[in-house]
Amino acid sequence: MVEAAEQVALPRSFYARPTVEVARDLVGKVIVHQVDGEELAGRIVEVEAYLGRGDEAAHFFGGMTPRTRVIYGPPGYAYVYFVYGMYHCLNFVTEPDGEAGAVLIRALEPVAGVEAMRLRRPKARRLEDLASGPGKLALALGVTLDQYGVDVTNGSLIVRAETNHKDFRIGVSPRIGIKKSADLPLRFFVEGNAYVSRAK
DNA sequence: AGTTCGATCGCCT
DNA sequence: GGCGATCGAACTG
Repeated sequence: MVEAAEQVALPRSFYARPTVEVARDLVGKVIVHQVDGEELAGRIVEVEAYLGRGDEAAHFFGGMTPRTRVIYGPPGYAYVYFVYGMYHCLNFVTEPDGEAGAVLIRALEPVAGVEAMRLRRPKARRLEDLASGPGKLALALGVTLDQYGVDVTNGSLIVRAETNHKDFRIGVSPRIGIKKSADLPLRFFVEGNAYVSRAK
């Protein structure tokens, strides 16, 4: 019998497309992580695209390194990195095998396992702050380097296709916290959503 | 081998 | 709005 999560996970073909398209289409989808016997889930309300060509802000600008090797492989896998000595950030690999590209997940609206997520984020007082940033959501979901390179079309960390929120507007803006290629409109978010890391 | 600095967060003023 | 925490990856020599 197939796991329920596998039946609804976005297929690899979803990720095997231009990064900007994948980024836009990920908004509104639901990430589900099975950890320590619990199901933690959140609706994606904010993402950023990082491109393979001409994007100086991307970690993989200038070529492959040991850290970024997964980005050059087949799509539909997790790219997780560690920053500022304390936070992890979750990305999904895009583009066909051999091409670089990734989408950074920047904010989630908690959907399931909220109490467990609160335990993982004791400093978050308000529900809106539980996963309203890339470092926060990785902590809340229990994503660490253990998830580096895992298949997100099949397994304990997946993206679910369906969502109850069908109607929403997608806002576009420059990406946050970067200095190079800073003007490119590669951030996509649910307009007016309280769980986004920044209003606009 | 040493140094720099980051796709962040939260606390301080 | 400013800054300190904290550490590995990547780059320099």
